[in-house]
Amino acid sequence: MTAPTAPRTPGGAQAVQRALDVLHCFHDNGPDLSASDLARRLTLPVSTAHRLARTLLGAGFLEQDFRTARYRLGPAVTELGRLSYHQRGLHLAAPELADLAERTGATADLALRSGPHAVIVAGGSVTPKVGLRRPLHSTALGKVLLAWGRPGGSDLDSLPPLRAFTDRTIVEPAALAAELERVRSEAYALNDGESAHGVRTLAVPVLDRAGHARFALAVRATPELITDGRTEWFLDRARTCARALEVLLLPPGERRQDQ
Amino acid sequence: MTAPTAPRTPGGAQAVQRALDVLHCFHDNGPDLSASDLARRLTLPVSTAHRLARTLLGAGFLEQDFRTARYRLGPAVTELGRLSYHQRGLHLAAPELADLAERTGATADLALRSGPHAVIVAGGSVTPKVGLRRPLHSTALGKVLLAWGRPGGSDLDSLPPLRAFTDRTIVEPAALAAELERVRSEAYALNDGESAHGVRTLAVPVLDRAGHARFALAVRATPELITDGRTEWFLDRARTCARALEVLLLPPGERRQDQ
DNA sequence: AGCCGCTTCCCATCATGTGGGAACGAGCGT
DNA sequence: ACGCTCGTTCCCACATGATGGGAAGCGGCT
Repeated sequence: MTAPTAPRTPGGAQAVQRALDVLHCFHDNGPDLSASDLARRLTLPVSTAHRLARTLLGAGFLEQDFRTARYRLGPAVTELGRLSYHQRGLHLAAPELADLAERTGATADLALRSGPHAVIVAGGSVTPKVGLRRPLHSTALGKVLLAWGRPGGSDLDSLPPLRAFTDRTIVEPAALAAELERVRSEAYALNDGESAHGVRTLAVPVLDRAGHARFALAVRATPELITDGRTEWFLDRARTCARALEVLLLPPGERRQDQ
Repeated sequence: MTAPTAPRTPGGAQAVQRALDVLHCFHDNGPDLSASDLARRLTLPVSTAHRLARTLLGAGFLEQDFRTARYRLGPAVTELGRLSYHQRGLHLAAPELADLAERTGATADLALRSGPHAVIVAGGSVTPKVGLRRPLHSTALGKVLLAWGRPGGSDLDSLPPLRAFTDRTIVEPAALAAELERVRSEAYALNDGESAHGVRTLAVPVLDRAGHARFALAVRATPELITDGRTEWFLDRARTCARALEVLLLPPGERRQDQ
């Protein structure tokens, strides 16, 4: 009842929370981390980090290099990841994305929101940047995920400070709110050099029945390819693909059925 | 007081262990589980299961259906899974497996060991049975993973009771030990109708420098296709593929370099 | 209505995880 | 070879944080 937005671990978990934080550590840092690396990253006592790592190790969520005694993500993570990947039907998305990429000559990426990041989970190129984390405020993918955010998703205030990547990056919360309003009314997000120069991205949502974005679909290319005049053409292709993905990725009960 | 379902957990973790068990619950049972479903499956008090689920939810390892309040695997699992999948280089395996499948006319699967199961993580067919769990004692994949098991891997005694799937399934631990000895000496495993009738599977290991099986590679077809006379031919193809996978999947430092 | 099963929160209890410390081994620069 | 430092790993008394019974509040059945 009370708070619709749960801030942080107010109730009932500390060991678990920390253990999951341990797993998240393997994202940015190299593939192998020592126990004391983990302790440092999470500002935990070595003893505690070590114990958590051992538990995760026993459960198969981590595995240990035999020589260096360092840890890496274990088979259970791979296993569960494959499972959820298929449960979400993401393996069905790749062909659609490849098709979109081929038709438009741009790269096509599909992302979902995970905490404060947009995470690319499928791509149309030969070597898609799958697994890549992108900020929410400075990418078209992120703007879409924010604009049609799920109620649970922290509503903009609880975002980390907006970092500037180029001189175009939106760093003012108020400006971001206005931009999200524009995204909603125009039904697409544009990123024109806000995360890197010379890259223009269009993104549209894959919506569920409740009108929330389950995924964001992006088309990315140089400004020379995605000119202002061609924007509508690209959007048209992207939206068609997004509608197809709604059918492929969402269970029947969660699809919107208008039109 | 010794946990009812946890044979291990000797040192320093109970909440964490249970939380991870919660995640594993989503394997066999349908994609959506309610909090009390979890409690039942793990024989935990509802209150506790609920708290664990909430924590996992907050960390993004679970997500909750808005209408039914049931849980499913969350974005963080997908994200970390993709990450470990790529860190292991498994996306490089699919083309090799497809090639092997095409050359032999059989299905080709790659599995790794996760706890008491062999888990298929990549396949050569159009719709590979990725994510499928197979028992260790009644499949060619499992026998390979056991025969060249890692030291950490429980050595046969700590396996759950050997269940019979057909009249050919090996259920005696002693018989299994003898079979594993044979597998090691012949350098391949055969499953001839031990998990299902009318299916014959050959499996070979993908070995690391220490001589342990990191993965198992299986070629599966009907006994009419894989006849006794052709076994060597199939094995030859499979072993060539396994060697290629050693190069693709293992970091240079962990590859064996003999020959 | 009446019943049942579910989710969710509260709270006293004490089992559990916590973290300081110590033992041990490996690598390294002098 | 040496002593140094930084790594992992185990032990153990303490109090903190997880535990689970219970009750309140929904919603769907028959």
